[in-house]
Amino acid sequence: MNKRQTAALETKRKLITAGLELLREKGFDAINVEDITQKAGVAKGTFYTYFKRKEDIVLDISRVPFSEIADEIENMKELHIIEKLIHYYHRFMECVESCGINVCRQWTRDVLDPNNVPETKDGQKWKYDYDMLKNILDNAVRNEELKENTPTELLTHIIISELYGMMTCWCMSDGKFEPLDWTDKFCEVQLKTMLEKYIRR
Amino acid sequence: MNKRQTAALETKRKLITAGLELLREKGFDAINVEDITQKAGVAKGTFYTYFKRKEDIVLDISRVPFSEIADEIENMKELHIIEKLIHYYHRFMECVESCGINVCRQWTRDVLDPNNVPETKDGQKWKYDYDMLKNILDNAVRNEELKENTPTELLTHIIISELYGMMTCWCMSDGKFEPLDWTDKFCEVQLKTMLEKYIRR
Amino acid sequence: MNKRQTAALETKRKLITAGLELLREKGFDAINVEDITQKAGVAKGTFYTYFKRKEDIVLDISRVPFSEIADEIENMKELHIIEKLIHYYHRFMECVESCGINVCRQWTRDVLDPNNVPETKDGQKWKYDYDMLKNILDNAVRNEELKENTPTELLTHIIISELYGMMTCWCMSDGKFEPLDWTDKFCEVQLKTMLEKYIRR
Amino acid sequence: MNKRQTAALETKRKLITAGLELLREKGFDAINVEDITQKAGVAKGTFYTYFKRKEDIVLDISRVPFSEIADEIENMKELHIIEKLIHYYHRFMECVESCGINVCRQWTRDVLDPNNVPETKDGQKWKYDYDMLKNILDNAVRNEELKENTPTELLTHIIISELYGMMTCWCMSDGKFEPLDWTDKFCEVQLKTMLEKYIRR
DNA sequence: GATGAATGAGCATTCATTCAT
DNA sequence: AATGAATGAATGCTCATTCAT
Repeated sequence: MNKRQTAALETKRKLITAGLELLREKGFDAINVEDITQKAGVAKGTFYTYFKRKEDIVLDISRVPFSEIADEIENMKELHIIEKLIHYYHRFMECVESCGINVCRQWTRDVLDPNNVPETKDGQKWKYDYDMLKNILDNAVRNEELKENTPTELLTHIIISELYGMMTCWCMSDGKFEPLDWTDKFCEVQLKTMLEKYIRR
Repeated sequence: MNKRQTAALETKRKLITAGLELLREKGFDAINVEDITQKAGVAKGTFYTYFKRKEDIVLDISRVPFSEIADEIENMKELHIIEKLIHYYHRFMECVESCGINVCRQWTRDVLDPNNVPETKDGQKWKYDYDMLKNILDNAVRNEELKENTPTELLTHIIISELYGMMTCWCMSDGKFEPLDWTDKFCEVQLKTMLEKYIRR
Repeated sequence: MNKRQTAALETKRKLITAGLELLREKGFDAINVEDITQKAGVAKGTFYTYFKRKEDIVLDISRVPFSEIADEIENMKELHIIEKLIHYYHRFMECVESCGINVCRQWTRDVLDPNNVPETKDGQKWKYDYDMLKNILDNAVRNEELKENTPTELLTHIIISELYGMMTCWCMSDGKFEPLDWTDKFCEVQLKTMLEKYIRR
Repeated sequence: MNKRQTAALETKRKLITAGLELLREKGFDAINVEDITQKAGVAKGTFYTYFKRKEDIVLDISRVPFSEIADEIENMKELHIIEKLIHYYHRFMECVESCGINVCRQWTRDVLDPNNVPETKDGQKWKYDYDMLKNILDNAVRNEELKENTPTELLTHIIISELYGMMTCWCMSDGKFEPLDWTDKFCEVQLKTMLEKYIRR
């Protein structure tokens, strides 16, 4: 990577950092492109070198924390499926919380209509999460942790809905509950019960 | 109610109907106040006789179907708590589906930040749903359908998250699955299992 | 017409007047919508109450002088066809000259692609002129001023091309020749010769 | 010419070719410098190695076909002046047609104001055509094909107006008539008649 | 000669909202 | 209650052009 490419990457990073901070602080609608570029110390037009539309930066902002979850689960081969899932719940909501409520809101607004989200797989985060989780469950069936007849598709659907639902409710309640506390309770009362009958001993 | 009041009500109804149709068709951001008034056959300014801000019409649009669920459950005294909840799940998603994906999206976007939706209690639909559902569960404890130690708050939270999550996922998937089919499966695999240990026999 | 409608008409007139003056002075590309509204003494947004796009005002500016030619010819029943046509040539170029070179240029640029010119017949000024002129010639055939076999369609085409061509050349030469002088010479040397053999005596 | 010069010429050729294609397809305003460079397979900045401003490429594009007409007429010494002129009409419209309607439009828009097209003589294409044509007529006077008193200036003016007018009308009609067919009729009915009285026998 | 990141002026356009009628 | 002309703030976005590499 030559000097120019490095500089370009650095510029993009500055924009994302500035955008993240502003978004956290004020929310998407309350900031404009110029606010971001000003904070990043670049020209207004430079924004459009890296993002096609104002909204697109949100995807990049939120991609950072989420993208790591998949890898983590991969590297937990020794753990039981239940523990993997608990970890998944936990990390998902941790990311949600660390992004902050405004970023979450805008991200949700954006991806609510996948047609708004151009080209990338990121527009399909839902699908991505779904596939990843289903894969984890299917592997557990293959590893004989879960019974043959486990409805992995349905379980995946339920879990994803619950996570996205918790996030949505958190935004709607204006952050009135602690995501991580509730996540733990959800796992205890719901996740474990639901999986119990599919666990192989 | 005199003639004038009737006419006024009729005008409001026309606005809501027009707004609903447009919202379904195009989504909130793609329409403006004039679109609505034009379709309703009234002048632009008339909109502001009935709604303080553009967003406010969405609340009126979405209130219609949802507000009926509460009453229905009220009138099902003879049913078992499980059946009431199944009915709740079912009706909720029925409303979601009948509103259409664009209305759902916009409604979600709006209420995602309750600070945007002031003055009306409907801006707190989440809270309203929550309270109503918790009430149903608490009643079931009082009626001795559920055990004394049932964590009604947690169960309510889980159910609401699941419903809102299913709705969110439906929007994100661009309507790729059938809400009602999945709802039924959710009830079967998840709801029933989760409640089982709290049921009094 | 009530007070409000009168006021609206007045506003539009102010915009057209302001636009005409600025256009004459500086040319289309050198002025922006705000210049026009400022000169007209109205708010920027008001421009868009009357014109869908910046370009559209040019059509209204130029329509004024041209639209009268048709009526004039109508009211010259006693004149010979040759004299009518000479009058037509003359008046056309008079309008061109009185509009000024910048208005002409922009008008030509606009209508050069009829797909740019929305809805109205005015976008089809060429067609309008053509039809009107052909009508004059056809009437002359009917009145037995011109012979039965006169190729009115072709003659119309030639005349219209010549007029639009003279206008185009005038713009291209940056106003280096006097439109009216040349028009008279055109009529003398070309128009008369061309028509001669179709004149009935 | 060394290797580097050859490569440079090749790059310029690629840009012109790409520009021509895009211009035909979409028209000048609808394309930007990046479209052209992308299609040509070079970097954006390279454009400015060869053209001072975006508009300048149009001149290079349109120069190609037109510039040949002059030479052709030169090499037709044995033909009669009438036939030369007919050839001129024909070739002019052939060029117009082969350039395509969008290129014609843009070219017309550009040269409509010669102040926009400085530095090159081609900005004065009108003048160039005029001079060339006048030269042909003057030669015909000198060769005693035309009478001494032929108003060559006026005839040139008429012919040029007619050709540019036909082109303008063709654009305005959105290509609704066949330029070449009409050109032939024009020559037959108008050009020949007009010249007749100046022909020496 | 070629590159492509950076620039930043420039502007059309939208539209929620107001208010005199 | 209804109207619809007027408002004017607000801003996303384009893109020709420059210049360090």
